[in-house]
Amino acid sequence: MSSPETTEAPARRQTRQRTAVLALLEQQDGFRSAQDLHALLRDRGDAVGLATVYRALQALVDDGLLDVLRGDDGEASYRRCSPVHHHHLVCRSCGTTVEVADAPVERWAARVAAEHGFTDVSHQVEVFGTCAACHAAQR
Amino acid sequence: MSSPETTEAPARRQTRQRTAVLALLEQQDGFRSAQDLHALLRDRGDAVGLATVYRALQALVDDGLLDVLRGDDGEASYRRCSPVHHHHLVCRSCGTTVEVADAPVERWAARVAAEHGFTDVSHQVEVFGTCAACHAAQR
DNA sequence: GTGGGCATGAGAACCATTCTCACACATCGG
DNA sequence: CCGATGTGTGAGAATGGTTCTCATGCCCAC
Ligand SMILES: [Zn+2]
Ligand SMILES: [Zn+2]
Ligand SMILES: [Zn+2]
Ligand SMILES: [Zn+2]
Repeated sequence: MSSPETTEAPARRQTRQRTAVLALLEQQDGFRSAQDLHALLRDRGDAVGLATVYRALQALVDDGLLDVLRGDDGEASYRRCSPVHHHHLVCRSCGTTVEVADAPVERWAARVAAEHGFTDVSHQVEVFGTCAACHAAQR
Repeated sequence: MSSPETTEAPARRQTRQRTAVLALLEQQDGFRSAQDLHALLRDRGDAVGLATVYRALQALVDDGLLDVLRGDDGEASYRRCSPVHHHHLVCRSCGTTVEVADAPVERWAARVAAEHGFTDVSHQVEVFGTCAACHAAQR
C-alpha cells in the first residue's frame, strides 16, 4: 500500500513541537546544543520532551535545514543554516557564527584527495576564534 | 622543594601500561578509538585497565604525541602523529590516514578570520574519502 | 468527522568517558 | 640495596549525552 513513488516521501508532519524547535533555532545566531534548546523551550513556556527535541533536530538535519557541529567534549550543537555548501567561523566566547563559502578551500580539498587517489570525498572545515565584540569586552 | 623551573615538569612515569599503549599506537596507521585500543591490548596479552588507557591517551595528547579526531557519533579516536601542524586525509573504509600539510589552507583560514575581525584563531580541517585500495576492493 | 499511523513523552537503556579509592610499584634519597 | 613517598593502576560506580521503549496523543488524508 501507500504510494509507489520513486523516493518514498517520509511524510513529515507539522506539530507544535517541531514548529517550536525550528522557530527557536531561527532566532539563534550561533550553535546550540540539544540540551540547551530543550531548556530554552521549557523556560519560554513551549515545553517539549527531550526525546522529541532530539527527534526534531535529527529530522531537520536530514532535511538539510540544520548544520551540526561536535564540540571538544563530543556534544552536538545545531544551527539554522543556509542550504548551500559552506563552512563556519565561530566565536569561542559568545558562539556567534558566520557562514563562510569560498571556492579555493573547496578546490584544495578536492586536489589533496585526488593527489592521494581518494574518491567519494567529503570534508569538514571550521574556524574558531574570538570575535571583535568579545575581544573588546574581554577586559 | 622541587625545581624552581619556569614550567613545572609533570614528572611523567614510565610504566608497562603507558609503554604498551604508545607501542600499540606506533604500529597503527589510522585513528583508533580508546575502546578499540583497549580490546587490542587485551587480545595481544598486554592487558591494561580501560581507565588507564584513557589516562595514558590523555597524557600522550597533552604531550603532543597524539592527534584526536571526533567521529560523527562523538566517539574520540587517536593516532600517533608528527609534531608539526598538519591535517588529515582519512579513508572512511579502512581508516588509513595520510597527514597533509599545506600552506594555502593555513593562509585561507587566517584570512577568513581576519576579514571578520576574529582573533586568537584556530581551525579544524579534515578530509574524508575512500582510498584507492578500498575503492578497488569495493566490488 | 473518522481512522490509521506517525508523533509524543516519561523513563529506562545505552555507551563512552570520568571518577573513586584502595592497593601496587616506579623513583630516589640514604 | 632499601624503605619511604606519592604517582599510577584497575575494578566498579557514577556521569551525562543520546537513543530506545511503548502506551497514549493527535495530524491529516480520505
Ligand atoms: Zn552552517
Ligand atoms: Zn567545503
Ligand atoms: Zn595527525
Ligand atoms: Zn592547519
